[in-house]
Amino acid sequence: MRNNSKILVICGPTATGKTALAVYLSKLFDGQIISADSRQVYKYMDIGTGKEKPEGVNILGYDLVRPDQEFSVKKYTDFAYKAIKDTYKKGKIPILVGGTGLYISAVVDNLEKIGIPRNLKLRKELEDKSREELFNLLMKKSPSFAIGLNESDRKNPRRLIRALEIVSYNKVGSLGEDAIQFDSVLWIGLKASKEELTKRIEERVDERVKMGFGKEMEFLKRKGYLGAIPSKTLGYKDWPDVKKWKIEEINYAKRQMVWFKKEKRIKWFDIGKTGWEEKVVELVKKWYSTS
RNA sequence: GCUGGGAUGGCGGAGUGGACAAUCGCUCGGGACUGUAAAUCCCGCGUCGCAAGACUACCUAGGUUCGAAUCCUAGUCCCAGCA
Repeated sequence: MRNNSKILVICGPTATGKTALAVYLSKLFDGQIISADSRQVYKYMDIGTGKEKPEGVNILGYDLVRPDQEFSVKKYTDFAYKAIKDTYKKGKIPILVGGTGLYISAVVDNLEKIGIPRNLKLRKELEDKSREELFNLLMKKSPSFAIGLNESDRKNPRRLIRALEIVSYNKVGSLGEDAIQFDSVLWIGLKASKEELTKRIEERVDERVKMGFGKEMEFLKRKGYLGAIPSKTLGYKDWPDVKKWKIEEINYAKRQMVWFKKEKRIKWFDIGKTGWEEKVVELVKKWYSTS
């Protein structure tokens, strides 16, 4: 914990230019960019995850693990808190930029439940059970937890298993000593109209194909990484079906918006409107200069 | 031109006399989310209606039947094979 800790968050759906804005702001305000993207943490998945590496700008949060290694929100927060501390030491301001809402919330709001580790033995035991069985089991172990679940979670095996994992863990979750409670967080969200976003996503996918995404796939295949979890997601999953990739990417953007819409702290900027950049800078400047 | 196959919702594709507004998948719309989150999952999707429900649908036009997307006849279009 430290005093006067500030962090700037840049979030929003994919393909809205978050990184570009972050780069710009980092130069203006002496910031350190930290990626909050659940896929960019994987090595060798560069083109498909859209890792941008502008000259002279150091972005943290890329290439944290190999594609066949396990990753989690907790691992992310461990990394992020450390990176943020280093950033403060250098007198810089951290800029957390990305589209993975859960990662951002975990860091900013110190979500403690994610400190409860996974239990492989339990997961193994439960993996073949039906959603009904899982729910009944949870009902038996912790009725209050079970009743508290919404319709969607009650029918989601993965989340039910996690719920059982939480219930069977007899301690409180912890984020570790490095967790930081921030004094001031400025949330900036970039959004675009549906049409605009669709266009941008489609163009970007085409661009990635041109950049040699096929080669990246070949490399991952050769290395035996294609069977790993992260490769089972869009782009990597559907290749070479570019049409499907685009659709999936668009759907992903929609899901991201559902998540971010709930976050009332976000100051939104529509990138389709002229002059938004100036307004962002103005806002950041104001926030930056007040303590 | 002949022969065979087919025309069902935004798309693919079931159904082959009643229980069909039509399995299912995708798209599409909405939503959930606190250790896999670019993941996983939920709801909706003919029209009108908050709902109960009502109404119109399975290429077109007739017919058979108590009853047809399903059977028959004619037509239109598509596909495959042969010429």
